[in-house]
Amino acid sequence: MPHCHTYLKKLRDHGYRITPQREMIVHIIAHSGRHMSAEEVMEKTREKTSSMNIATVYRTLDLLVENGLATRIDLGNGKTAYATGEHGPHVHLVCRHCGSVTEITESDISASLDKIEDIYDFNCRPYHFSVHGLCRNCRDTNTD
Amino acid sequence: MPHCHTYLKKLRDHGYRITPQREMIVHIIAHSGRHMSAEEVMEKTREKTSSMNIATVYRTLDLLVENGLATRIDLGNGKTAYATGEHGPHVHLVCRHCGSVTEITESDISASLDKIEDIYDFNCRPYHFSVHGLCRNCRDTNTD
DNA sequence: TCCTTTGATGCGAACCTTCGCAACAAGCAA
DNA sequence: TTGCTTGTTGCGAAGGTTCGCATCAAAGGA
Repeated sequence: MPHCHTYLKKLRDHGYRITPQREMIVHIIAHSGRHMSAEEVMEKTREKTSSMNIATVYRTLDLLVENGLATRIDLGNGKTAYATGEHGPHVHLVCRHCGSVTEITESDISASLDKIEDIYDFNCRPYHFSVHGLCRNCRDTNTD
Repeated sequence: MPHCHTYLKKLRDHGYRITPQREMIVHIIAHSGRHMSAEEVMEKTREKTSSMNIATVYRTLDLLVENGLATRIDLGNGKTAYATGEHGPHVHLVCRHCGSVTEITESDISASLDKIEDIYDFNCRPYHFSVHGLCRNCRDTNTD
């Protein structure tokens, strides 16, 4: 359930300016209900305006990530995807064969990261990283 | 303790050809005892020969990774580093402030990934991924 | 409302990595 | 040792992302 207004208000509360570009990008990704690449967001904006630059898309998406309003997902092969709505810690399971993304918030992972913090004194919260592997479908259909 | 010969033999056993370029790259990264970027490896080869191309460096490093002889580490900011000698599953703790890399092989993480495989039917072994956060030093010296 | 400040944008360049393809050469067999 | 097969290399181009900088405009104050 997207709340563009809420996202924008949070940005404003953090002292950032609300520009037409930011409004549009937040609207697009919040309503998509899925992971989008910067290029996909860019294409969506082209349907409405020519006043948008790919660098602005990247900067805005990064801004959302840094403020906890979105997450950045490393899809491998140098590709990156973004999605809103993730506030808690989470892990993305990225299939290296078909590229599918599964999001998990297992507390089991949380327990492991607790240990990382305890043992290595490394602060990784809120954590968000990708684990690359093979999803069930791809494991069944090939022996890569 | 680097064993270039062993690495090269494994490649040959896998059916890959041993070229001067591959020998040089394996020698450099195996003796470095640290994580190196492709560009760093490239610079090292320039000290000895001009017969090396950055694409070859990337391809060779990727080959080592795919054969379990080296690991690829996502340093964030689109940078990647490589290191030899990692055969078992492992996790890299990458400080998003100073870029330091700590390697862990905690069995605690392993237990968590067991659960991922059980619950989500997602095969992520041998696992190797990066967790970005703040190391102790950087946490102490700034409030980023 | 108008002005000022300073953060945001657009643009082009640069950076890191991957890819396609023709030329080259490692490894094997004769 | 010679020749053949085919994996590898070098090169240039392209893809995805970041960066620097001049210009623009959001937000707040007068």
